[in-house]
Amino acid sequence: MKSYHHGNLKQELIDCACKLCERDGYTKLSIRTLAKESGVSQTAPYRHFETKEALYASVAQDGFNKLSKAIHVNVDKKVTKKQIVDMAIKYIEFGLKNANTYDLMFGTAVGNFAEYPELLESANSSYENFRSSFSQLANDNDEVIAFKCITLWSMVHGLVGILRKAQVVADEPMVNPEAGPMSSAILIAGNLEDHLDKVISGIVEN
Amino acid sequence: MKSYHHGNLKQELIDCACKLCERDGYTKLSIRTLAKESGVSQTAPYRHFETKEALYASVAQDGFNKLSKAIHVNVDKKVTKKQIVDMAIKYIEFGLKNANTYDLMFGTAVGNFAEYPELLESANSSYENFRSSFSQLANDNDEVIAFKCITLWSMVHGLVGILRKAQVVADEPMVNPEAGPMSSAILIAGNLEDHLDKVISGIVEN
DNA sequence: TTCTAATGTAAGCAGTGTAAACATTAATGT
DNA sequence: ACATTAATGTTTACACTGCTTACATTAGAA
Repeated sequence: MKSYHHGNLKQELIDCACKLCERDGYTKLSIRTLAKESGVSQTAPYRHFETKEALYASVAQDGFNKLSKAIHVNVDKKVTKKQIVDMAIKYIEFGLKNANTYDLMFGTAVGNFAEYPELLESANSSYENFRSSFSQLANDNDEVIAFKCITLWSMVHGLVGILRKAQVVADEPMVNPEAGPMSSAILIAGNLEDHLDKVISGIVEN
Repeated sequence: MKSYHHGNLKQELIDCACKLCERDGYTKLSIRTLAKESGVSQTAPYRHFETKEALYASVAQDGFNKLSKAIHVNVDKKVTKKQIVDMAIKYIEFGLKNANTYDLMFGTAVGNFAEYPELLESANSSYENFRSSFSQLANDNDEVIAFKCITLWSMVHGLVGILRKAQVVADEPMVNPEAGPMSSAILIAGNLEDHLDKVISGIVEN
């Protein structure tokens, strides 16, 4: 019954790759199993992705699109500090709940975003979401906004990394007793919102 | 002339792996080439490392030891804010100059540090270096110290990630014109010290 | 309806991690 | 001093990987 041509292979490969990357980590992903999963020959994916990295790029792009949605907050007129805190929390939650995908997005799996214009565009857009919301918070000039924005962005990005090494579980923030190096992160995980509120206050009112 | 037993294989494998991981990224490292490089059969490394991950763990451990040295500052009596800024800069420089090793240390290549006690110890020690210096900066209780410390640690850790995506070149901070998403980072790269001074001031005096 | 480009398959290469069986030698106990 | 054992090396082999090349089918444009 199935025809020679699949019809929607590219998208199906991406969808499947996203699932598998998130479930097992992108290093475990193989093009061959991906092909098998889609009921197609092992070299068929190469008609849609020149290399494995190109496939990674598509998965990463999907990740940035999801991130954009995840951190989106509805704003009428002017954003509030609470909304920025919300954004930060949502960002961190995204990073923790989609740890493997987040790795793909910010790690070295895709060496140079510029080689994948669609990925670059999605990544740009995620950042722009963040920046433009932030820019409404105070009457600063562009340079100051950039400064504050990078400060916060680094902060949340860094927290994702640190909290993960502290073995925080995604669903209900909780720390492995054998967490080790970053065990002070426990103090934050419990009251992430308070923490962010303080930090963001510090950044904004400065 | 060479004897059947190598004599110092384990350390030589680690040293070689460190070099290759930093040069080409850990994903490019293969146990076989590593063995060849050391003039030994392709399965010999398995006498010293149960799996490839175990080898990664050793490289990561070495990375943490180097990080500890890199961020060390000589303190007599009480640390100054300038010294903390220095530490932060050195941390960031380490992350940028040893980007691939840094990846190995903070990425997912080694899933669970607890499985490699020596690695865990080294990682702990790096963090403790950071924390103990920081704790001398003000008369805060432990919780406040932990809060401030994690804030800064996340900050510099995040900056390493962000600055790399902004294509900053290690030697002389400079941004690729096609940097893309994080292009605001340009503003920081030029005057990283000023940036950190501001941020750290914000964290400390709060 | 014909031609071409897009999309699929089959076979195969070079390289990988790692397991199993065996070889050599250093260390140890008597 | 010598036999035994544990550590450390080699050989061979398996199942898997990314990717190339040559060929097959078919959808859509001329």
